[in-house]
Amino acid sequence: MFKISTKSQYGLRAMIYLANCHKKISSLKSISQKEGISFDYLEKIISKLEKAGLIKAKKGAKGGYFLAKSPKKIKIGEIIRSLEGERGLVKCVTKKGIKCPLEKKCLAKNFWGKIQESLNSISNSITLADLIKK
Amino acid sequence: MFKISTKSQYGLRAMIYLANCHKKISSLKSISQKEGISFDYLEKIISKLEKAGLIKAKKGAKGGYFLAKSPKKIKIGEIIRSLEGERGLVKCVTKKGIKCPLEKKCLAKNFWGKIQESLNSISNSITLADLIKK
DNA sequence: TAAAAACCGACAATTTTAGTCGGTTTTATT
DNA sequence: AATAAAACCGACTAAAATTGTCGGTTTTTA
Repeated sequence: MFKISTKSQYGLRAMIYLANCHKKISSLKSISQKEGISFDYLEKIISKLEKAGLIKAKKGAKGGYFLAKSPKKIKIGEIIRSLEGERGLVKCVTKKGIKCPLEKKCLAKNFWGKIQESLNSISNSITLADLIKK
Repeated sequence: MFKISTKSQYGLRAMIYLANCHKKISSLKSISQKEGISFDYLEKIISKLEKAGLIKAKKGAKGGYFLAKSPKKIKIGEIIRSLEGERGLVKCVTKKGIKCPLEKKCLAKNFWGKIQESLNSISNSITLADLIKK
């Protein structure tokens, strides 16, 4: 019905993995092996998380990744956004040439808006820390 | 960040259109023109809605589509499900061969579960009637 | 009997997702 | 200084899903 990409799923799992490591540095290899995620693909995901400032890297032998800040300070929404981009749930779709006649008061849009709000609200109120404490 | 397919967007708009017609029969052509949606594509969407029992058709000249029941009785969730299928938000993804070591207590899964619940709850509590009354 | 409509299945184009690969740079260790 | 382990990077490819298109068949009204 609704669907979330493996990119986000992998990304969240990697973040949880790092959060459970308490600052200890982890190589991509170890994460990918423990989580059963393709090394090469995970690399691209991790790279986005890094660029978003959620994790940091140390290069060279014995290098690896670690969280850039405390799990308490990392909202799940940030993680997803950094992977999927900012695009909203819907962008109005109409055959080009035809302007949506309703535009300002589109009833469908109202509904999607509610869904969007709820998703934002949940994912911005839950932090990594919330997920790892039982 | 999250995304909804145009299929669902078109489908919802078509349903709203029909709901606003109060039982009056509408041809596919008229819906597609008024909403600016490709005739051929809309046909496939409408067909799913029909098979799901949400709308009914009358064949032949002067034929067309109309809601199978009162807008009050049609949940938005039903509409979306009939178009997108029942598949959940996530299915556990792991390289095959590797069983997810956590399975029962996967922390990521907990989160997706919450999101899923919220989506279900919203879309099953709002009806077509709610959308069209202002 | 002609036209308007729903109905149906096969196909095609486009986009997105998921993944691979080959290399470069950096750093710790020997 | 040399080697190996790691991050880093961009180009490419493969597969899947989405978004359509098309040609025909059936049904019904006028």
